[in-house]
Amino acid sequence: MAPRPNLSDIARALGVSSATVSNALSGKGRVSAQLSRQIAEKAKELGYVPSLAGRALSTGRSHVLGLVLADIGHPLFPQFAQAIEQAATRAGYGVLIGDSRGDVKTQTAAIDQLIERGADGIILVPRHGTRIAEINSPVAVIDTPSTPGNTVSADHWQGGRLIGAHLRDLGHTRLAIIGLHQDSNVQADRIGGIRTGFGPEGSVRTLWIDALEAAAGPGCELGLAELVRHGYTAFAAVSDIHALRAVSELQRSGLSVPAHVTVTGFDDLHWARSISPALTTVRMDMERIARLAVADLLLQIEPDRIAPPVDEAARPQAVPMELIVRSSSASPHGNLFPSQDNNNTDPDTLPSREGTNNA
Amino acid sequence: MAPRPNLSDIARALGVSSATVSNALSGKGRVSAQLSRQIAEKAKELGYVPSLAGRALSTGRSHVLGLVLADIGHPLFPQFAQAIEQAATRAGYGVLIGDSRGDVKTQTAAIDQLIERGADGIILVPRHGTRIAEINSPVAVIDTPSTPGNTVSADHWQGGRLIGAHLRDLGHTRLAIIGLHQDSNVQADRIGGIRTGFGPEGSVRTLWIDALEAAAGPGCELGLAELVRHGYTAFAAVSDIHALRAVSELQRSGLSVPAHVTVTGFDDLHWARSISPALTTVRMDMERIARLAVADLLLQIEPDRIAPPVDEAARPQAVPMELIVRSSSASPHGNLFPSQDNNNTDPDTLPSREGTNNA
DNA sequence: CTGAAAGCGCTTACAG
DNA sequence: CTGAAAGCGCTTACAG
Repeated sequence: MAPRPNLSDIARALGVSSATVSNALSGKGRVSAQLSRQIAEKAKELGYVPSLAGRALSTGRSHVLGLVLADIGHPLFPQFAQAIEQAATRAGYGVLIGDSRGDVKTQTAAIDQLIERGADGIILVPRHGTRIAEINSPVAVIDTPSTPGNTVSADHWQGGRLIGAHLRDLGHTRLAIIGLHQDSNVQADRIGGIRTGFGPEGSVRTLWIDALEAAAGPGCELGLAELVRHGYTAFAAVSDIHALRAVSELQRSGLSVPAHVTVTGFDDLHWARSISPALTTVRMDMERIARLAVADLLLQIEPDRIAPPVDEAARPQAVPMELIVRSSSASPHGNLFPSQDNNNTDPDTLPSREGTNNA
Repeated sequence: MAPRPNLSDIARALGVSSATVSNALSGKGRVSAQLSRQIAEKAKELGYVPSLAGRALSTGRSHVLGLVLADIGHPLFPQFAQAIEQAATRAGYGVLIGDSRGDVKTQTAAIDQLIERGADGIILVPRHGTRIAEINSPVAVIDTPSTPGNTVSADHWQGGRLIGAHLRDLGHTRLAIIGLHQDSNVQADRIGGIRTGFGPEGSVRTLWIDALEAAAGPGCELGLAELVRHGYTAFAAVSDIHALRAVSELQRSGLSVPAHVTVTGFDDLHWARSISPALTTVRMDMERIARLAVADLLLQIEPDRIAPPVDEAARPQAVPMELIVRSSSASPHGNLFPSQDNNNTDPDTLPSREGTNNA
């Protein structure tokens, strides 16, 4: 009785049946208020904590969700994990992590493994170019709205529009977009958005890092200075990572950001504000996406759940992104931000601050 | 029988008892070889996958480990999670993630929650300044060797020595160390190591980012250019993140890295090689650390485990770190790396390549 | 409102 | 080498 009290211990101590204890504790209202109170007190007194294994065995539900990040090396992984963990905890679920080790083929295996471990459902953040395999268990997919089967995600296209419009509004007319993989839906949407936002007036071209590296080796030059010579004054990267690389390469070429050339990123990674110039970028509402993904999963798992954790009305598939203007972007040939301001990270004090565009 | 076959289904199909099926499948050798084979075949034929819930209930063991990163925002989190997940999977365990939301106080709560969820043990990567609470369940702590209760970790002190010695060998005599928190054991060890490695000859001072930011606001200047004016030619940051910030600030001041001043980092974060100049840094063997932590936990959980996954002999508490020399470090007043080489990320072609120092 | 009973799927002494 | 039985801790119809 010392190690870990169970239902029977409570029942015995109170001279009632364990069925009654179970009913009282689960709050199904089949027990008199007074007895319920007594049972709750005794449970607390004994330090009762229900055995998930017992419950899982009898209900067939583990109350555990599996989180599969196909690309666990993704810099946003910590934020994903944190947001999902929080949303799941709030709903009374634990989070088991799976890893497909960057390999698209093992993604299904990773999912199966989590299911075998008893996960009630899977949250999947697929790798670029992955088709979502048929899985015969509840799944919520976080990818991009244009992906078939996507459950909820940031509106990457709209995020791209914000960037494109921002650059156009600053007065840039020649824009180079820096992407990594051609087969990433997320990147395709971001790039499509950027082009749309920039408008048909300007001239836009796209660089693919993996193609360049396949030819010239990892870490190779992207040839940005050459583009500047051809009149490109703005560089929009599909990730802060690549924006950082672009800034590095431009600075090494003796070009100044944003005095000579503007660079923008995507995702607002942790360090995006602490480099100089601080990166203009776009951010997703990870908490909201996580909550929606978990809510969707719960709806599949327990369709009769009483109070859905999230408003049905507010259940969009595409969560708007937010533009964050920092000092890496400015008008061409006219530096809006004297170098003194480079470390100013408070967006509200920046001249060209734009609000969130919930298009 | 269609949804998911269980032991009894196999037993029934073969006309044997489920006890025998269980014994055969668990390979305890109490069953004739022939019957065992039949059972294994039938199990495969039926697509049998054991119910973890049933097993957990009868054995009192969930075969799940809890991973608690006090600081889930830590840039190394993905690597930690991936390495631990892999090591655990290899040992037949799943990984449940916990989050103390950056708050030291809730760390114990996060651990308790994982225990309640049935985790057999906890892998804890504590936040700076955390005392490890008494937890009455198996725990493996990954912090730094000098922390009481540390189970296994990188040898941060020795990693620091590699950096310090590297800078001294390049000929630097005035070194500024850039730290974040004064109360981080990991940082204290790294800094102690750097000082030791640099030797008593040079002059060394330490900057604390949080102190500076407390005074001048987040993202404030660190005043590095001023230090350069006072003869400091080398800056050793305790993290690549801070090294990046230092490089940014120095470049903005018109100083060139490494022509005018040398900067080093710590941890070899993903992008450390793709910025320019590529960052000289130090890396831990995360896979090894994860394997050792899991092995230690398993030893606590199941002391009679037959084959320990890791050699007893090779069970150090402090796993050596490896120096990675890239182009951000060079001799003072003598640029070993013409700017053309800045993007050369193959360490073997760099003049001052040092091998791993397993001191 | 309360309780006796069966069962979730497995493992583990204990017999034979 | 094999099996009958009990039990892990819970939940869930079903009676009363």
